[in-house]
Formats: sequence, C-alpha cells, structure tokens
Amino acid sequence: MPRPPKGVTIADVAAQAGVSLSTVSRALNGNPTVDPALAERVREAAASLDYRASPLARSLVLGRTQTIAVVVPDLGNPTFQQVLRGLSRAAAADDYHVLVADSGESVDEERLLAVETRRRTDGIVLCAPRMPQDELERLVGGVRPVVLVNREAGPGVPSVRADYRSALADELAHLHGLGHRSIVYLAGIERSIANAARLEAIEQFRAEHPDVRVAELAGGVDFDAGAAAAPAVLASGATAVLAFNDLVAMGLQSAVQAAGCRVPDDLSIVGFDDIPFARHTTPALTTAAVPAAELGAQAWQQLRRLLDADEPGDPLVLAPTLTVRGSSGPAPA
Amino acid sequence: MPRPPKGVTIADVAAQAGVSLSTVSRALNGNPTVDPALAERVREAAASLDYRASPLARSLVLGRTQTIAVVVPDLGNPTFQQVLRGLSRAAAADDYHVLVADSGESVDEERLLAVETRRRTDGIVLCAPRMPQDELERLVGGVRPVVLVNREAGPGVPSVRADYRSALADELAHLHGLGHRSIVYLAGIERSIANAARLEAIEQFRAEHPDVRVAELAGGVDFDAGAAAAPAVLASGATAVLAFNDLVAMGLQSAVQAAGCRVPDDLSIVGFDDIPFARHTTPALTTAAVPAAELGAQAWQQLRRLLDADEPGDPLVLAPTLTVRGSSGPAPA
DNA sequence: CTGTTAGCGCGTTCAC
DNA sequence: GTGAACGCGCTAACAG
Repeated sequence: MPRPPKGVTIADVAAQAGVSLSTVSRALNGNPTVDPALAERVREAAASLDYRASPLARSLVLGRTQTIAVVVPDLGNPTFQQVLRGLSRAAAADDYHVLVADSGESVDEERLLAVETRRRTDGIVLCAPRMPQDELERLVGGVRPVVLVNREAGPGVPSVRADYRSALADELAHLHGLGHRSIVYLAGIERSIANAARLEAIEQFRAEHPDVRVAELAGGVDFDAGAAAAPAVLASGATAVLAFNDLVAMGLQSAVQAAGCRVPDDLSIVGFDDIPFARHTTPALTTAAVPAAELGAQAWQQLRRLLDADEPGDPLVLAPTLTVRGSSGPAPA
Repeated sequence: MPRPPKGVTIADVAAQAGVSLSTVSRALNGNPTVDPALAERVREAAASLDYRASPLARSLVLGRTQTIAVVVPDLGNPTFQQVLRGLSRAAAADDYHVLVADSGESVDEERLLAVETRRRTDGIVLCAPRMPQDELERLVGGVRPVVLVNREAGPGVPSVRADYRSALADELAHLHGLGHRSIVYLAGIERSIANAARLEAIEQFRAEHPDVRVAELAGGVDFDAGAAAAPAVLASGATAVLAFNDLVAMGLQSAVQAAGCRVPDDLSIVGFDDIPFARHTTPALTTAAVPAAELGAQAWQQLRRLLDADEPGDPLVLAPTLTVRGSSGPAPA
C-alpha cells in the first residue's frame, strides 16, 4: 500500500534541472534575477516531477502560514455559520486558508482555542459573544493580529459588528407604528453583549414613549426557548413580541399557533437576524436582517489589512435592515 | 505597537534552566529518560517564560500537523454545516484541528482545494457529491489518507454515508400505507449520487407496487426550487410528494399553502435530511432524518484510524430514520 | 541520563 | 546570474 510518492523535494527538481537549490527556489518564486532559459528549464523539471514547495517548510522560514483561524461559539448557530461562510470565501479569494474552532459555548474553551489556533496561523477572527469584557481585552493582546466580530476592545483592535441597538429601535418603531402599546421582549442570555445592546434600545424607547409598556421576559437563544415562553407571553396580554433572535421567534410562533393564537392577527412577532428560514415560516417572519456573511467577509478584509500593512482599520458597524414580512401587523382592536 | 513578545524559543528555556536544547525537548515531551529534578526545573523555566513549542517547527520535523482538512461544496448547506460541526468537535476531542474549505459547488475547485489543503494537513475529509466517479477515484489516490462522505471509491478508501436508498424506500412505504397511489418525486441534481440512490429506491418500489403511480418532476436542491415546482405538482393531481430534501419540501409546502392547498389534507409532503428547522414548519415536516453531525463525527473516527494505524476501517453506512410529523397524512378520499 | 550533531524543506544572505 | 552556506525551531540519533 504505497503512500503518495514520497514527497518530491526541491533537491529533486534541482538535480533534474541540473542547477542548484537556490536557483530552483528563485525561479519558482518568480525572482527576476534568473536567466530566462534556466527558469524555463526549472519550471519544466518541476512540472514533470509534479513538484510543489512544502507549505510547512515555507511557513517556517517565511514566518507566515497563509492560514487564519476563526473561533466561533457554536457551529450549529446559523449566524456563525454565515459568518464562517463569508469569511471562508473572502479569505479563499486571497489565497488564505481557514482553520475553524468551535468553542462549544464555553468561555474557557474560547480562550484556549484562541491562543492555540493563533499559534498555527497568521491571525485570528474571534467570535466571543459571552466573554467578559476584561477577559476579552486581556486575551486580544496575546493573539494579535486579531479581528473581533460583534465585540469591541478599544482602539487598535479592528472589529466588525452589527448595530443591534439601532436595529431593535427600528423594530420598536415598526411595532409602535402598527399601534402596539403592550410589547414583550424575550431576552437572550443575560451577560451577552448582544442582549445589552437590545436593552439599551428598549430603555431609550421607553423614555420616548411613556404610553407603551415594554415588558421583559426571560427567554433564551433557541427554538425551544421560544416555544417554552409561549404560555408566559400569552398570559402577559401583550399584542406584540420582540424575540431575541429568529430561532426564538420561530419557536414562539409555532407554539402560540398550536395554542390557537393567530399571527399576526392576535399577536405580532418580530425576530432578529434574518436567518435563511425566516422568510419561510407561515407567516413569514418580520425581522432585522443581520448581514452575517457580509460580517465574515468584512472581518477578512480587516484582518488582511492587518496582515498586509500592520495598520488596523476603523471598527466597522453594519446596520441590520428591518425586513417586514407577515408575522407583524396592526395591533388588535 | 509591540507585537506579542518575539517568539520565545526552546533555546531561551534551555538557557533559563541551564540545560541543553535536547533536555528541554525531552522534558517537555514527557520523555521518561530525564532526571525528575531536571525535568521539573525545565517545566518551571518554560512556565515562567510562557514557552510553548512552535507547532510549525514540530510539524516540519515530526511530519504531522495535528490538523485535518475538510472540503465541502457549500458552507451554506445545512447538511454540510452539521457534518462540519460533528467533525470539528470529534477531531477537537482528540486534539486535532480542522481546516475548512468551501468549493462553492464547483467540481474543479473541489479537486484543487483537496490537493492544496491536503498538503497542509495530515488527512482530509471529502464531501464531493457532484464529482464524477472516475474523477473522484483518481483524486483520492493523491490525497490519502482520505475519508469520503456520502461517496464510495472502492476498498481501501474509508467512507461514511447515509443510506439514501433505504430511507426513500421507508418514505414510499409510509405514503403507501397512508393510501397514496399517485406520488410525485421532486428530483435533485441529475448527476448527483444522492439522486441516483433515490431513483433506485423508486424503481424497486414501482416493481413491487404496480398499482401506484410515481412520477418524476424536475426539481432542485433549495427552497426556491421547491416553491417553483408547486404549480407542476398541483397540476399533476398527485396526493403526495417526495421532495429531494427538506429545503425543497419546505419551499413546496409554503407555495402550495399560499395557493390554498391544505397540507396534509389535500397533499402530503415528505422531505429528506431532517434539518433543524424541519420540525418547526407548520405543519411540521415528515422526513427521513439523516444524522449529518454523526456522519461528521464518524468520518473523524475513520480518519483517526487511518492516522493512527494506517488501516482503513470498513465503509460505514448509517440508516436515516423515518420521522413522521404533521406534513403527511391519509390520502384524500 | 545528558549534550552535541544532524537534519525536516525551504528562502535568503553572501561570495563568486 | 549562480552556487554554497546559514538559519527558521524543533526532534531524534548518536556519542559520552
């Protein structure tokens, strides 16, 4: 059972072409100080041997791996799946590879994986929504170049994020415009940055609209959490619900419908993220479209800039767009 | 702007501990032929300097990178997302890293990415549903160790796959048991292996049930394709539809419902895959649950076996489980 | 048990 | 313009 032909090295090519190792290296790297005739001979030899320089050896001597790492809390989460997709394609377009690590929602793992994967790569994209701010700031120092997704850590640390605050404000305005005066917010994880941003928007809305009741209910981040919240939502007497994300909204919608509640006639529901299936529920989900894949692509651009020029770009803030579909409608009389 | 402290090398540790490089290497790698006292001194020195061996240098000399590659056709496809997730977690549990590459549904890219990523890793997991069989068999020779997902390429090439044939047979039996005698199959990509397996099951069913009409309609692989097929499905007069996958089923269900057709009263719909949202449609989707994450985890086990012992495991076939939900019901009278 | 030497495969000075 | 030598950081074989 012969393994693939024992790695043909640069020495084999040199022998075949009748030149020295250095000449092969130069020729293959397009160094102009090589006699064109020789260069051609080297290329032919390399082609005939199907030679390609070992990425490992190159990495060691060049000090770069042409690879970046991305750490996500959960590869099962549609948002991070899209971030990864956008990042992967953007990096590939620039001939970079992507090492992916799933921290399983554990902050400890996040830290460990970040430093570990960073050592095998040229830079890292970090998605760490739950990591405490002080811990995050301590961590970024040790893993530069680094780009943060949906987090910030002071100047010099590039980041890309969606503006959750303004997006939730848009949703509140949407519901208010439809006549809703009693609204429930299904909160996500307490310590989550994303949750905090949403709460800010709610605070401001309350201040500007004293006539509207916005109640908070403990929620969660997945479909089941949304479904579990259904009884409490129905009991609250609210006419509209802001769910922490689309998964929660879909779980809620499914559960209240099963209980005989009509959406949006009896209850309006709005989600967050615009995951691919949001438009496919019945009714389709009104939501704030977070451009997750674009976030990933932009994260790569930020990282690339760091890699190429070593100068951090400005933090990038992408505004989600309110996407009105069938799950929200006028408040019941 | 000081980069992270210039990589501290094994030489620094050796100096700090007052021993030679080899002793440091041995001590840190748990080589028992080291004086316990010295070993301790080395560990302390390493800890005080926050030293960790360069993965790059280790990879070069050891001939292994502790990294595997996975090539998928589309990171936006829920099935491969789950495969990646299962693979990533299983590999991480064994201290292996995962390099991911998205071929963007292009067979050419698949081939290129496979050989390219393989060179930076110890092995590769290949998801190449559309690659022609002969091309696949030629490719695997050059990238071993390799594990195939949902494909096979002769003995010696480990693979993990779902049994699409038996799963579709189960679905057909399910519909037949509900009294359906006119069924439509919404086909996927022609040249796809997965499609061929489904067609086999249909052939056999036809032979065993001459009284049942099973028509094929051109379909696709995504939500929009399912929605686009709605008029043709309704015009066919069939009482049940087998969709190529859940996305197609959901698109179809959504579209026929919008046209006033009741599911499952007027039309039964069954999908394939059991993607996370299948249980969340209204009605919830009857489908064949393909254990994609488990497929990924098992792919790692197969690859690990190859890496550890160099002996391929037997091809693994996982049977999807028929999951009956609300979208299928008795045939209308 | 420890230190010295020789590579892993390549890019890059430095002399010719 | 080209080759010989050195080094990237580490492990392994070889002496002592």
